[in-house]
Amino acid sequence: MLLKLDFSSDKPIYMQIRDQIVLGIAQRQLAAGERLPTIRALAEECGINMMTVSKAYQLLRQEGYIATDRRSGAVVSPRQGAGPSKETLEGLRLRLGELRLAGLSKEEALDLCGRLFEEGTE
Amino acid sequence: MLLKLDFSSDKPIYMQIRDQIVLGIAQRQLAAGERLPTIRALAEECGINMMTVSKAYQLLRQEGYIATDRRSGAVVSPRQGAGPSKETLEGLRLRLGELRLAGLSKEEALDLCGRLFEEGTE
Amino acid sequence: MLLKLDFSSDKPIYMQIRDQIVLGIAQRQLAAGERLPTIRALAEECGINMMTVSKAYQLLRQEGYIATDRRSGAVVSPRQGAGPSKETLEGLRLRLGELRLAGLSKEEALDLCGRLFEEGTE
Amino acid sequence: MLLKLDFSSDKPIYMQIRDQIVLGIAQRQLAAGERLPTIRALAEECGINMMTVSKAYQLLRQEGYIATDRRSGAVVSPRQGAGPSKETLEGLRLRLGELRLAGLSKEEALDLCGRLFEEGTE
DNA sequence: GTGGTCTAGACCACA
DNA sequence: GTGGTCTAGACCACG
Repeated sequence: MLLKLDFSSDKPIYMQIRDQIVLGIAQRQLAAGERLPTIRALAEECGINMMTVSKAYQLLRQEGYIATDRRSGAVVSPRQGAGPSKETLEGLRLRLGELRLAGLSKEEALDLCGRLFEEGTE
Repeated sequence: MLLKLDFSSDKPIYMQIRDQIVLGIAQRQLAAGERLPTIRALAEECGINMMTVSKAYQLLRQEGYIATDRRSGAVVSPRQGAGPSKETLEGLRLRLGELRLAGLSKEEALDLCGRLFEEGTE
Repeated sequence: MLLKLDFSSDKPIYMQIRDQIVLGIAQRQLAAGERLPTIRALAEECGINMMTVSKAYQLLRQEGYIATDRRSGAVVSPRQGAGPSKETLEGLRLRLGELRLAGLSKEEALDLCGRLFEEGTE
Repeated sequence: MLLKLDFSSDKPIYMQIRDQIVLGIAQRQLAAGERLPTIRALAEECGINMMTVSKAYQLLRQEGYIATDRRSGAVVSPRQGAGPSKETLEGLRLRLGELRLAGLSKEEALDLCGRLFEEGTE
């Protein structure tokens, strides 16, 4: 599980970390129960500050994607399927609108979504 | 076409404007060739700074969603660039991953996508 | 509204700030809609770092006690009465248990609670 | 008397132990004079470090909730110091403030306090 | 001018 | 050794 950070991006680094870890879990590169790297290790690996990683982990914990056991660090949470969040739905709606404006038909869009949904599963 | 701005949101106001206009076009509330409000009018209507609206319009122009006509101001562009942008795909992939982690099956996810894609068309 | 911070306390500074602001709102020293000091101002006033104040404000926002308008800073939120949180109830239960072990009768305890509840209202 | 520890909680484990034992005494699940499990036994039962349990017991002793007898280990102290501590009062004031901000009337709050105070007694 | 983000350290509580 | 907290700066996006 390697993170690719874009330091010149508009998106904050901690959010890039958050997004990539969420994707990593969704695509089964990170299994439920698996331990994440320690804050220090990940910070060093990426050449960034501890606090930036800490912020990403904090966010992931709030969202229920990971849990941090006081004894052994952060682990991927089994995740209680509480349904998609408002942010998820809003973001999805926007991206689908962009797809339509890019000229895709409904069939093409759904085909694309199907492939993206299954990425990392096959 | 009314904008709903959330001033306490994490998302910058200019981006909220951009997103809602894109969605408005996709959902046919804004037709190709239709004129958008002037920067000044929209700024006053929403109680925000003109610079903020200007930034949103500039972004929309760069992305090809609107064109700025010298005589009639900003109008909805009849045709956008072919194919979804990298940002659109990345965002879509992320949101679909979140859907999966929220417990949706592929069928449920595609059903949801289909409904969101068609919003405002029927 | 003056904050009293105990730098040698076990309780983190940002949490002391959070607690005192919550109490300030409850006791009507801070009215709904009122603007809080800017992060910089409060940090300077208390002789602490910006980030510490920022963390407190972030926490208060998450809990719904304040809202930060992108245009004008942080204001006291009208607060949607969603009922007491799990933490509130747990904390209350613990403190009432301590009261009992301190020898208070139910009447004495309720009398004390009534007075504390009304503090700053009369 | 079973302890329920939340390893991903914000609250330190030793404090969770302390709080639950205090509540256990207040709710008569632990009678005055009763023996607590040995440090080693409790640590093993909960899968935690002995140092953590030791810290909790030490805290409870300082607060007068338990006494350490040379022969029989830790026993519930028959009588605690008179009057609620400063921490108890501060915590109670905060939680009552939160109750008010959660929308409870004085009557509702006192009713709730009454029920929590009597828990485990009836 | 505002809050948000980030750095490069440091100290401490926890386990 | 772990994460949590804090500092004293800095830069930047936003409005």
